[in-house]
Parts: sequence; C-alpha cells; structure tokens
Amino acid sequence: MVNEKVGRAANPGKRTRLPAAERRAQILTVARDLFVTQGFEQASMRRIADAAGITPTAIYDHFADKEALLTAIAADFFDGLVAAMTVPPDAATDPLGLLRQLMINYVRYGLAHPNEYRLVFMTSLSRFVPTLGHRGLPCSGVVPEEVAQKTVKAMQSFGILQTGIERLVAAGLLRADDPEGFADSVWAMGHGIVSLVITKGDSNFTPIDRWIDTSIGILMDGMRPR
Amino acid sequence: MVNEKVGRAANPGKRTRLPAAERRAQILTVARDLFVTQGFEQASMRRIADAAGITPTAIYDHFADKEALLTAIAADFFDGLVAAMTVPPDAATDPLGLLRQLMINYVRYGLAHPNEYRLVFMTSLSRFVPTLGHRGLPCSGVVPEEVAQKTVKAMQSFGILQTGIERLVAAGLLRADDPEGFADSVWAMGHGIVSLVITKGDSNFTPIDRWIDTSIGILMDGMRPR
DNA sequence: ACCGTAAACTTATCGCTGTTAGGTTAGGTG
DNA sequence: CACCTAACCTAACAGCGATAAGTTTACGGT
Repeated sequence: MVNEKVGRAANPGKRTRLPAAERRAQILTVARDLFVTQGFEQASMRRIADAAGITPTAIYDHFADKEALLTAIAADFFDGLVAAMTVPPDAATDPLGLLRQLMINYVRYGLAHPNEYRLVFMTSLSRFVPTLGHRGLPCSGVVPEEVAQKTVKAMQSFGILQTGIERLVAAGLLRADDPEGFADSVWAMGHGIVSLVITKGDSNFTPIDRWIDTSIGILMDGMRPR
Repeated sequence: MVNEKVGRAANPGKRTRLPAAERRAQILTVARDLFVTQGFEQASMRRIADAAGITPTAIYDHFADKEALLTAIAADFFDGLVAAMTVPPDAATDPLGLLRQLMINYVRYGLAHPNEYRLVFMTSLSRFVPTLGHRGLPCSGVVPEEVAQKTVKAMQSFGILQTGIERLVAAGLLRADDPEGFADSVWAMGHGIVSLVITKGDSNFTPIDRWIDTSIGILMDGMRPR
C-alpha cells in the first residue's frame, strides 16, 4: 500500500520534497499565518505541519521547537518595525514633526500587526516572569537566551527613537533633563496605546486617531523647554 | 482497601471534605499561588488539584473551567487595584499631587502583582484577538462575556482616574482640550511602563523610580494650561 | 435512630498538545 | 550501480483540559 492517509494536506496526492532552505521558509510562512489568525496557543505543530503538507516531526528538522518558530517570526517583525520607523531624513520637515511621525508609525505598525506585536512584546516565551520583589521592584533575574536576542532586536528600533530625541535635545527643542528617560516615556506611551487596544479593543476608548494625537500633544508639550 | 494513593497531597493521610464555599475559596487560593509562581499555562488543573488535596475533576464542581479560575482571581485583583487607587480625599494635599499619587499607586500595584497584572491586562483569555482591519484600525468585534465583565471591573479603576482628571480640569489646573483623552493617555503611559517592565524586565531601562518620575513630569507639564 | 437524598468527590477516559527515538525513502555523488 | 545523507515518516510518551458516570459522605426530616 502507498501510505494514502485520508485527508492529508494542501497538496493531497503528490508529496513534495524540498531543500531545507525552502522548506524552512515555507514552514515559517504558514506558521506566521496560523499564529496571526488563530494565536500562538491554538496554532499547534500538527496544524502547522498539516498546512505545510508535512508531518509534525519534520518541523523539528528545521526548528528546535515551537518557540523557535516564534522567535524567527519575531525577527521578521522587528525588521519591519525598524523599517517603519526609519523615515527618510528629509531635513526639510520640522524636527518635532519627525518625532511625531516616529510615534505614529510605531503605533500604526503595531496595530497593523497586532498578533505579532503581542507575541513579540507581550509574551515572555515559555519562561514565566520570575517572582519580583514584594516592594514591586523587579530583581532583574537571569534572562533566557532567546529573550535576550529579542531584546537586542527591540533595542534597535528603540535606538532610532532615542537618537531622534537626543537630536531634538541637542537642538534645544526639548528639555535636557533626562533624554534617556524621555525616550523611555515616549515608548511607554506608544506601547501602552498599542497593547491596550490590542487586548481590549478600541471600543471603550477615545477614537484611536484622536488618542494618538492627544498623547503626542501631551508628550511634546511636556518635553518642551519651559 | 482505603484508597491510599501514594504521594497524594498536602494533607496525605486524612482526606477532608469541605463545604462548597470553603473549598471554592481554598481552590482559589492555591490557584492564585500557582498562577503567580508558575504562570497560567504551567499551572495545570492537575497541579492545582494536587495542591488543594483533591482530584482535578473536583475543581469542575466549583468552577466551570480553568478560565473561570482566572476571572475569579482577576476580580480580586481589580478590587485591590481600586483600593490602591482610592486615596483618602485629604483635600489638604495639592490636587496635582493627588493625580501624581494615583499614577504612582497604579504602577506600583501593577509591578507588585506582575503575574495577575499580565493575566488581567495582557491576555485575552482563550479567544484570540480577531484579525483586525488591515489598515490597523481594529473592527471592534464581538466581545466574549467574561472579557466584557473584566472590562467593567477595569473601567471602575479607570473611572477613578478619569474623574480625578476631570476635577483638575474643572479647577483650571489642566487644559480643557480633551479630558477623556487625557485620562486615556495617562492610563496608556502607566500601563506601558508596567507592561514593559513585566515582559522585558527593568534591566534595559531607566531605573523604575526615575522612569515613573520623568513620565509623570512629562504628563503634568504636557497637560497644564499654556 | 434511621434513612433518603443531595452535595462532595472519585475513577476512567477522551481527544488534544509538544516532543523524541528510530526507521524509511528519495536525490545526488563516486 | 552502490552508497550516503538530507528530508521525511511512523509510533509513541507524558501531560494537558475536560466529560461522563460512579461512589462516598454528611445532614435534615421523620
């Protein structure tokens, strides 16, 4: 008999055999699709394999485990984020407007890829957040390898924001109190908006556009020299 | 024989039988403990049951499913949050300082209960976020029952923030542009700080205290009348 | 004091999950 | 043709959430 399992996959009859690189890319594509449409938990290795037209175990020849799929996808996401935040240095536009655009791009990109965003910025992979100090001050514990790598990638886009702010400070357009802290605050605001809308929907909030506008306005005014 | 399974539970020999209310409360206690120390996924019904000294299925006599445990815990969390944000109206303190304190309390409470916070504010229960509009504008879909209930509870603490800000606007201490938007922005900032520290640790950031200070400073300045 | 009944809890099992060990087949090289 | 390895498979494990149906315990009414 020819091992003709019943309802196999996308390509029922012929079972194709691909070189590693192609197969890897294909797995990544269908995995991202399933993660995005069904979520990380619901998208099982079996379903991913099924969509890819192979058996679940074949995935393990290309990726260490399910998390490895996630981190590979996260890498792509970060590349896109960096691209979205890399606005051409048309020095013609006013510098403050550039910061404004930076934050808008961040929020829009996050909302345009809500599930990747959640995977990347709102989950700590398998290792759970270790218990923190009871005063609420986290004792920065051992950071797993992949999380660290993710962090590096994230820092790249954060760096864009940071240097942007430093430039504005140098130009005297923003207060010089605490440039690094400013970048953190701007990021917190942007991330707060994105993650709140993702988890709770925008139904209970100020319309998203006005929300972004108001938030940016507050930030700008709040960081301006007195 | 007396059904003497090997290494049973906390109270090995005697198998106690509790009235529903007590058992329910006890299950909730151990479940919260396991959720907090090991995370929602890792804390299985079997482990919870084991810690409670009963079999897994007994839990289902008191809670519909695993999520019901979570929502019950979330309710307690929100009660604590509301309490933390209900500062006594010592009108003696300046009103702006009260808003400041409100945000500090929010962030500290969130960081003091990081895993409950994540469970409550950073996960959408089982149902995944439905695919959003491709322009990044969420199409507010059907909200599951429990999520809605969670939202109501969350709105209570948000309401405290909102009325606090409205009072400051009425007193002329803040701009009157968009009071509702201001509350959203303040919340986004607070939530952004908490969730970023929770998922990524505080290692890469401005020290948390300074971060809060700087953020609040920006918000205050940014909302003040020009 | 008995007994019925309902509450409290159990056993056994289902279909699912991520993952591993080890076997098989196809494609290209000598 | 023989071989070898990359690519893929089958079978299975331990654990998951959840259900159906059976058992034990406590308590209220007579």
